[in-house]
Amino acid sequence: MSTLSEVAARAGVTSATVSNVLRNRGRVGDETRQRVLDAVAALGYRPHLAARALAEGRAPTIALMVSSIANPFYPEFALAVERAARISGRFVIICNTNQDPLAGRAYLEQIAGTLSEGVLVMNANLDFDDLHQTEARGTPVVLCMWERPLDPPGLPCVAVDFRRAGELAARHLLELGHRQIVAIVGSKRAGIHAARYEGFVDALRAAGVKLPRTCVRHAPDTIEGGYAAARELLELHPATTAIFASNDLPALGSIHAAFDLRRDVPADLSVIGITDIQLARQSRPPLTTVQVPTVEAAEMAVSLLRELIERPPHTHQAARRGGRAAHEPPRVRVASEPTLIVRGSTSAPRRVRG
Amino acid sequence: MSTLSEVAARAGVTSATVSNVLRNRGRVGDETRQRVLDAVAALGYRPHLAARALAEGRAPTIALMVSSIANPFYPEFALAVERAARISGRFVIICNTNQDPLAGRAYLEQIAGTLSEGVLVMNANLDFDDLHQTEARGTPVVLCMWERPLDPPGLPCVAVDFRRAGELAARHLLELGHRQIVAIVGSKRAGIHAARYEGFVDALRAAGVKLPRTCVRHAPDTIEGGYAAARELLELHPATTAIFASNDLPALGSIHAAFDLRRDVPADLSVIGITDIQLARQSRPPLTTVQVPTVEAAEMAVSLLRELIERPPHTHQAARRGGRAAHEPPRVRVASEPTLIVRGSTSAPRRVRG
DNA sequence: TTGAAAGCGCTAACAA
DNA sequence: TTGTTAGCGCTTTCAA
Repeated sequence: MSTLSEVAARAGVTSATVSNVLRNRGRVGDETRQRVLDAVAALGYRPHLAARALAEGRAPTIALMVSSIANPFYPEFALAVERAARISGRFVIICNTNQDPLAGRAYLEQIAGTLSEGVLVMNANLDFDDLHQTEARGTPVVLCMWERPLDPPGLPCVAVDFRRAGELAARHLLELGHRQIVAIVGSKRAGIHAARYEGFVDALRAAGVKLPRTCVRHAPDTIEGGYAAARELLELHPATTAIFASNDLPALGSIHAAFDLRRDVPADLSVIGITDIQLARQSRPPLTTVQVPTVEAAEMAVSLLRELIERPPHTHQAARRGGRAAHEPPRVRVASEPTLIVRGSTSAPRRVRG
Repeated sequence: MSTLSEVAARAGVTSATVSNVLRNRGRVGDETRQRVLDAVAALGYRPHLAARALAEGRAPTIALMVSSIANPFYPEFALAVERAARISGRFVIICNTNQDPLAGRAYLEQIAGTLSEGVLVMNANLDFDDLHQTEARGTPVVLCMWERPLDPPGLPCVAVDFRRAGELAARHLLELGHRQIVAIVGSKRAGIHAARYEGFVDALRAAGVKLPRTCVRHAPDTIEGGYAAARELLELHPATTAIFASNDLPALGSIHAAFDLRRDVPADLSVIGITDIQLARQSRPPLTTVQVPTVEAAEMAVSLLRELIERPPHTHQAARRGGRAAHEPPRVRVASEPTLIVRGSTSAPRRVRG
């Protein structure tokens, strides 16, 4: 690996000049520039990113914290993040917290500000204090899928109106004529999916439909979790005509449960989820769901992070003091609204049809 | 962010001493060590990884090149890589080549040797010349899932006997009594899955079962690809009793095709895949498949890469000249054999049963 | 338009 | 046991 000064020597200039032509800084004579470019080509020179990071006081990488890249939603999101980052000249370090706040903290402590210039947080179950602390230390943090646009957290975030998503799901079921409805909601402890559930319940209530306690199950965000919950629910309430799941994976699990219970979907039972992961399209029957703007949110998150990284340093101080400096980017960005995607897993309940 | 010398100043020593206590190098007096540790704690000091990388001439990150993190196999693999890397103190930069060799090259040129100390290649459709070049430049490269243990490439790799996987799949179908078999094989152009197919065909042939050209389709490694191929095949050969797919995703697609064609799986049609991705367990019916040691391969790949990174520099030269230096790690590692996992998508064909 | 020089934060000989 | 001294490869004033 050749270095700047080797290139400089070959071109008969100093490294400062080489640096200037490579970054289009300063004025460099055409003839000199050409000599430098030739030397760069001849030596196959490539800038040493770690060295540059040190000199600039800014690394070209961002950290993406996820709880487990194996959940099929995260790769889709990560893909979008990677694209957007790449376009802005940055690399993505993938940090699996594995739902463990301690693992998350370890990651933050090690790389925030030293190896990566910013961190994106995607449902990684991190300690908010840790996050605030890394922000206070000068490394921007962006939450990627905040579920309540109207109730922003104390950190910059991209918000998606998941309440609305729950509402849309409810309306769809109601319009089809369902009244015997049960719900499977993401793990209670994390309080995750609360907004989705609220939206769902409120829309039902507005239509005069009640959702008794016994019609609701909390389940892990997996196919198996949804499967188990759906079985319980269906056995407890055989008259059920529709299942709402606050996420696609449990919705898919519900379809499997119906299959095992010899209930035809959608003829005997409608199932609806939220998110629209790729699998939703590929299940049998394909899943009706409420699509969430994943790619858009990823792009917004990267661009917000970018702005936070690139803003002049004094504004950091202001942010830390609570106020917002003159040109500081707004700390909450709202992605477009979720939209209903009707596929094959929902239809009118039997007794109402034909 | 405080620096080493700030810590040093506070502890009344020089930065060299602080460095020594932090890395357990050199002998440091107990009393001094304690003072340093106190100062570190008081200042909340954390080492600057980019600076360290520069000084050591070695970055703590490795690059993971994948064609698209969205294919459900890759996240599972990436997860295992990340774990293994984390344990050896390294971070993973995720590089999506999106099947584009140019994108791959761009990644390699930018980060190999400057931001990451090694690269792991997972079916990223990279140009072999590019890979050899980055190796020649001194950055170790490891291929993660080489399909032919007996026919190693010119690069270090972890090999999995996919020929054997194909063979196991064939034997399973044969033992069940299937003779009307069709095959769906990964995209021809990339020559990928060739070993699996060979193993499959050879095992059939050894049993006196032929696989005519018209019984084989090449398809992209997706559910949709498998779906389309299976439909064609089943329409062309209605007497088919079993489908072999060289990967799980197309196998899942085949199950969907059977569903749409009103063919019961496994009663009317058996389906078998290769890999055993998580989804295989979660489909209806659950997919019979040949499990490939993903996690083991990931761990082997990371540890091979690690050894390559840590070997003394002179051996690089030797490797480049074709020979192998005295203590250079073997460049091919073979993971354990694939194993058949029988689930619900295969059974004896109708006419043979009972 | 170009060069000289300092320094980013850390490591690693080597001296003391 | 600790300090001194050079860098690692690059960027960035400031002078020339």
